[in-house]
Amino acid sequence: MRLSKSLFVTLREEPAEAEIPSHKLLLRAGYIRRIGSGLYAYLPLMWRVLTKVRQIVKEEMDATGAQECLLPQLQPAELWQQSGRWDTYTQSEGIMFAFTDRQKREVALGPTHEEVVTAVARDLIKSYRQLPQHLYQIQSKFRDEIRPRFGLMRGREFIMKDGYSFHADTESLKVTYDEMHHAYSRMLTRCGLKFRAVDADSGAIGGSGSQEFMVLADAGEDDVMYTADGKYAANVEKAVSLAPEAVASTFTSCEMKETPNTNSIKKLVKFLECDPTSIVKNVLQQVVYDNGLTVLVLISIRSDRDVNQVKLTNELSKLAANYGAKTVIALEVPDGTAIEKWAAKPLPLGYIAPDLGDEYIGATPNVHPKFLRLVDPTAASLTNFITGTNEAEQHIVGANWSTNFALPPIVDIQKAQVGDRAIHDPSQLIETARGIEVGHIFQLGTKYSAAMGATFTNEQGEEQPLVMGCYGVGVSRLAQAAVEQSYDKDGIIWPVAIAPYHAIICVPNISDPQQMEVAERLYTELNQMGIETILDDRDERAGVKFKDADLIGIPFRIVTGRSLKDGKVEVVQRATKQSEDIAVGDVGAKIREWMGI
RNA sequence: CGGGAUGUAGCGCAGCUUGGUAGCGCGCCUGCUUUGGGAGCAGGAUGCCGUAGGUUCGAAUCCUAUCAUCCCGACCA
Repeated sequence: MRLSKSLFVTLREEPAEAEIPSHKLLLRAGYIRRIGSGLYAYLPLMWRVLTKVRQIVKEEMDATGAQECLLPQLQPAELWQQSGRWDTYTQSEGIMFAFTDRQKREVALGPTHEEVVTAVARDLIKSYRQLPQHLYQIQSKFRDEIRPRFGLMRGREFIMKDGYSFHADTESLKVTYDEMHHAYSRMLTRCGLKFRAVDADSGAIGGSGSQEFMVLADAGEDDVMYTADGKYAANVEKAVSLAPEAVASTFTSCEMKETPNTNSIKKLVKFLECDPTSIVKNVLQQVVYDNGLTVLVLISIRSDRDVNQVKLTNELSKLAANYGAKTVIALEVPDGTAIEKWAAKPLPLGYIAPDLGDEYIGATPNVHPKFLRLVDPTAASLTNFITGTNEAEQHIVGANWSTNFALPPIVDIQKAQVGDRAIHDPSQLIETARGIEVGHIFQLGTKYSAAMGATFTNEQGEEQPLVMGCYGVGVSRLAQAAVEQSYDKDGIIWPVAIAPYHAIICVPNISDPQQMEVAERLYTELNQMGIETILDDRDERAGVKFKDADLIGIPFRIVTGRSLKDGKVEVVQRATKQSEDIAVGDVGAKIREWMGI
């Protein structure tokens, strides 16, 4: 490609819309343009990067025997109704673009493809003899993100590789799952990324085991918890840990205490001169189920610990059947106006006890009349603890479960924190890092196949639901994550494997016939040798070309300038800025050597 | 969805407090000079001041509504 004939526009100033380095750089360097919120045009350079990432992903997928296909992005509502996800995807997370066509049919743009692929499997897979199978595709996904951000990191339309495997049993699924783990590790390694595989929550997709592949970068949206021995790594949403030991309570006898102006843990600790680990705090949340029922949840947890909303949501989902519901639509800490809707009388906020009476809930349509009470193990194990009394300005000290309060069901809903002890080895402490989730693999099980009636006949002649796995890679997100992990003050530094071009020839003075002649010769020769090369033959000053070459991050820059008098050109490596004069005839071989091809 | 902010030339911004017919830098076009790290000089083009109402003799500026975009949060009493 000749830059003089290309639509190549770089920006000298940082676009105001961008916040993180990779987003700014991709905009400035002319890789992407914003078309709308969360919508981006992939310009020619970007498309080359994405094509390379796709190719690497495809090669690694094909190597495992997975088969590439292409499923429709426009999907009928009925498939989603069959799987039971239509409501959650159009209401709660509201992440699916859904609309009605002119025949009054409900359709949606695919945010993911479990339903479609399961419908295909339902049609085609009949016998265990056909198993296992693994289909994958690389295409644009649509998600109605509440807050798109950071360019390609969280867009409303983005490119994803999604694969789905079908098995006769869990053992077979695990084999493929492990293969995918290795395939993903190879993909990311080939793309030149530093990453970590972590245990993850499986979220709205569902299923049992899942792992996320996190590219480590400060701009990441996820918190990764890990131990230094490398034996544990998990998304904070999923992380399990041991809280620091509670300090023994200084209160040995049970009594009420006047505690004026202590509506926060901080004030209470100061007033009672106690340790926060001696206090049970009682947190009120409200969950809305898919049948429209709101349930008030009262959580007792040690006061130095926080509730992990994801873990709590999972627990509440398990309890949904008790309320005649299937899934959780929303979970939140109710604010003043939300409380007013159902409270029969003002709540003793800041002084709530585990036995807060159900009479606080006024008879309200679609509100369950009883609190759902849960206790986290950190609070359940306390003795002689301090907690509220449901009376303002008053706490109880030296309290104990059973004696003073009925112990609610115990569920682990605490959020892991830096400094906690690891489960597998309490001498290991939990550390934290920011990560960008670029891949996620799931053991789905039979969630979709059972719901949608995708069955096969096993060796014994029994009809059984297919056991499924699913595996995703955010292709466009991965490309931006690579930039986030590799740039300097001058611009992007692409890993060679996904750089849009390997080399760029800068002609300092295009009116010098010798410079142009050598450049043209190299341009042809290098491309023939498999070194993807662009020629900067624009009528610009040398400085402009150097700045642009650095900005767009091409790994090798060749300058047909001063050193030509010795029959040499200057070759500069983008990452290190190391420069070397090399005889014109040796350039190709030298670059191939550096590239390792 | 809650909070905060911003919409003025292709990009980055000033002007708005105190209303009087629009400005700077970069970029773009022309010419000359320059030519290895985003050149210099001279000349030039470019705006429904987000949109719609209102106030006023007069609105980028004041008022109201609306749309869009960005940021923070959506997590505890």
